[in-house]
Amino acid sequence: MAKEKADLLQGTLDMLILKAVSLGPLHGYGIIQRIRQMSGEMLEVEQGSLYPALYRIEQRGWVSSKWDLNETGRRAKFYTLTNAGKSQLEVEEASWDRLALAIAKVRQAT
Amino acid sequence: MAKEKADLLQGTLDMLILKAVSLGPLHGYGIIQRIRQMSGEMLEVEQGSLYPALYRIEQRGWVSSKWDLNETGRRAKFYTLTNAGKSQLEVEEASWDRLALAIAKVRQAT
DNA sequence: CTATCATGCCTTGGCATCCTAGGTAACATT
DNA sequence: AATGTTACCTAGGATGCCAAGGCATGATAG
Repeated sequence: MAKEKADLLQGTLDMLILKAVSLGPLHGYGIIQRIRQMSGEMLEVEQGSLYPALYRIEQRGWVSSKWDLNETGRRAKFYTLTNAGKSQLEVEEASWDRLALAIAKVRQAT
Repeated sequence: MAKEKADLLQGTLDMLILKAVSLGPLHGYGIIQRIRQMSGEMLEVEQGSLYPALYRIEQRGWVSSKWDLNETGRRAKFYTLTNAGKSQLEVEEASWDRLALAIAKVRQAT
């Protein structure tokens, strides 16, 4: 199994969640799976990280939620990206780009 | 001046400090300047972040410190990267690379 | 000569965020 | 009948960053 333990940096989780939900409404458990799949199995979000983050993100109006049934007929809470959430995703992606660029510069420094 | 407020992500500061010190012994105030310069003025480390971080990093044996005089004859505490610190820098750079790659994959996902 | 700015050190307190470690429940599979 | 998977949630602790201060020295400006 040899799972690489890759703790997320604080601040990246929101972006990942918003990105996952931007591909279509999804429930919490599915978000974890989608992030794992999108990242090529590199990122493993813990439930204890996800659910508080979802609550926070919904409070901020970046997603809305609705109880519904999944394809197997089980109850699940589906999250949908709001317009504000879409904007926020862009903000966070831009912010990440800036940081990644800055770090890259530092890495090159001699 | 229009300084872009670019809060660091938690976890990146140690790497930046170790990298700055890897270019030669330096005192705290100088580390802030060197990081700013290396990053092309994009990263501004706060003193209230730096000094606790330096303390932490020294406790972990990644840098050693010595009071000395700078080129203008003023007392300053110079930090030097230890061998353990050099290893740690490599670890953190590798960790950053993995995360950056994973995030890039997520970004590409459709 | 005195006020202010830059250099240089530090601490306290708060806040945000993530993880560990649990708990609950329904359904599927063995 | 037991275990595993899906699915939700919470409490508590730890980490780590920042805001906002304080102190001291030396240089520069007025």
